[in-house]
Amino acid sequence: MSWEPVYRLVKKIPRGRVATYGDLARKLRLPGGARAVGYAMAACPSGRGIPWHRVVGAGGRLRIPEPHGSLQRRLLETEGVRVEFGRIDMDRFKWKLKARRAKSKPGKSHPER
DNA sequence: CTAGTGACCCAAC
DNA sequence: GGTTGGGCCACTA
Repeated sequence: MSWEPVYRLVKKIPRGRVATYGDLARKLRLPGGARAVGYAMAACPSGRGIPWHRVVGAGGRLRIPEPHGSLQRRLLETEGVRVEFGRIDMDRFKWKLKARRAKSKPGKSHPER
């Protein structure tokens, strides 16, 4: 499976901003959800300019284990993202997407199977 | 096919 | 604030 769409979206994350796995998954409508994004990022190929460090967990929490965790934190701070106690101020650094909440869908003409 | 794991998310205790 | 458990799906053995 090609995670190209995921990488493409990640590459679109502006400097000094971060996005969450869940949001990216919703944006891309990935069947695997946040988990798929996590897997995609884990398999993230290097040398493609993919700012993987701008992808964080829900609530702006860093879910990446060592040693990449430290690297991610350093890179984020370098770009101007404040990382404190493994957390990020989503209020100021979250990348504002047009993602709509997958909430209720009234008048659905395609019910579950 | 089943079972285990994972850079996830969320509710509940 | 922390730990558990369920859900969700992709990938590997």
